[in-house]
Amino acid sequence: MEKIDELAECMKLLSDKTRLTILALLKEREMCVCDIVDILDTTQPNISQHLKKLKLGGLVNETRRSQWIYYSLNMDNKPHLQSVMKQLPSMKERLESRTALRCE
Amino acid sequence: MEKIDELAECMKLLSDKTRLTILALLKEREMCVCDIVDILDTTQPNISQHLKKLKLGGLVNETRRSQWIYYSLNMDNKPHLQSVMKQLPSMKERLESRTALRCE
DNA sequence: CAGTTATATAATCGTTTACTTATAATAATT
DNA sequence: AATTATTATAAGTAAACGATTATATAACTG
Repeated sequence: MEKIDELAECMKLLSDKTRLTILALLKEREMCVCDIVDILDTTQPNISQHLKKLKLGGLVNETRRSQWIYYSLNMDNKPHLQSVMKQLPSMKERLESRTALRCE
Repeated sequence: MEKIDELAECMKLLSDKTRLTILALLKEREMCVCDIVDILDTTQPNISQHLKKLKLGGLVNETRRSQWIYYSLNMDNKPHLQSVMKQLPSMKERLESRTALRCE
């Protein structure tokens, strides 16, 4: 039952609201940790720990660019997740509203 | 973020090995509780509780037929789960091996 | 009606999980 | 070199979860 164990592990990654929101955000564009913390209005360690799980599960990639570590979606080789990912709502409004606030 | 909450709930249902195995079994054919208990080699209350969650989540239907309560998959109106369901391994061998033992 | 079979519910226990607070590590800035 | 900004890790805590044991309910059987 290796296959089922793997699938359960993968589903577990997707069974948390915060992680799903992170994935929805990364669907719009890559982001650094502080971006996500800002938008989701939670603590930085909380987001860091969720990102670690997503990275271990192979769902995101990370790239350091000077001080910032950028995370991006990694959905290659995961066609069975695409229909779930499609269920994630757009985060455009939420991103725009944050930018708007910043500019004032 | 109602949508994301719902999705997280749904994924949580799929994030347990026992529940995934039950779903894989029901993909082959409908089954009563004692069938599943028999095959998965666990206790009856354990299976009953998992089935309850699956039923509350709308993933299975139940029908009483005299003493037995038969459970079956309910994947109508859940197209976004089909690709996950496809990932479930076939349970044919496991079903056959049990029948074989029974006949001896 | 008594006993048996099938299933559900309740109570309990140990583990896991998400989150917080505190601290460490790394890089940039002055 | 000291300070600030960004991220990671560690430790602690409360809540959620899966499994077990015990008990209740429902249907069939003799």
